[in-house]
Amino acid sequence: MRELDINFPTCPVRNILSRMSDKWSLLVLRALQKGGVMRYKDLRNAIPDISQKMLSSTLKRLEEDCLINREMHKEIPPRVEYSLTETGKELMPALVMMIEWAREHFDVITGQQSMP
Amino acid sequence: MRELDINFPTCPVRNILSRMSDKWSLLVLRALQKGGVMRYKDLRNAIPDISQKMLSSTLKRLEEDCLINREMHKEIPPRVEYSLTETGKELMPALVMMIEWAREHFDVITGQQSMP
DNA sequence: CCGTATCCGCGGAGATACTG
DNA sequence: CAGTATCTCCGCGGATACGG
Repeated sequence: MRELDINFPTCPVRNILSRMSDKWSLLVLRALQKGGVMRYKDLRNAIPDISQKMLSSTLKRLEEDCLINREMHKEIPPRVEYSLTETGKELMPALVMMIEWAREHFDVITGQQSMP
Repeated sequence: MRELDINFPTCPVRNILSRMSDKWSLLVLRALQKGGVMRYKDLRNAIPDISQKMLSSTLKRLEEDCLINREMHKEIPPRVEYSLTETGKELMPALVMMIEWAREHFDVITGQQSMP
């Protein structure tokens, strides 16, 4: 099927991959996998160098893409909890594989980088 | 080990992942997996909407990161052949898993997108 | 506590032209 | 054939301040 050829610009699979290719999505997903149900503040603590803006926009995007759940508790003070959806959980094995691969090979890759 | 915690900015694993997170790297790697040894022109044909500039810079980056081999034949006209390194090949199972995941779930994700 | 709003700089990325 | 060089645009992402 032509539309599912990943090398074509209109391919939905490719569009999804490009959506994961931002700076923070994978880190947020990984944090939620490790932490289970997490509040906004928990995520900020888990990823020390993410800004409020980028955390907000990343969460919003992931929610739109059905990768995470957002549950708003109307309390004072407000409490908002995030967690992986089933679709999100199903992505994790692939993500974990990539992390494992990076863990095994970073010495080769970064070693080459330090050469002039 | 603190330095290998993916949530810390200095984590080499994280740095590597961020390097894969550009627009074209994964597509080039996938093309090379399917095509084996490929010339520059082959890659342009395989990925119709990549520009010369981005193909060049992506190939250069991937070579620096030891993910692909570049073999230059000094002929007239010149012939340059690209292929995956062992490190690159070892990444492919994870990448293929992500593609399969996207193929299974794109209907859910993009379906949600079209809602107002 | 959980976010928006606004401003702004930098580099990713395209278009086009040129070279060994 | 296999690339550089140059110019330009655009939006990601950071910093900061403010709102429910």
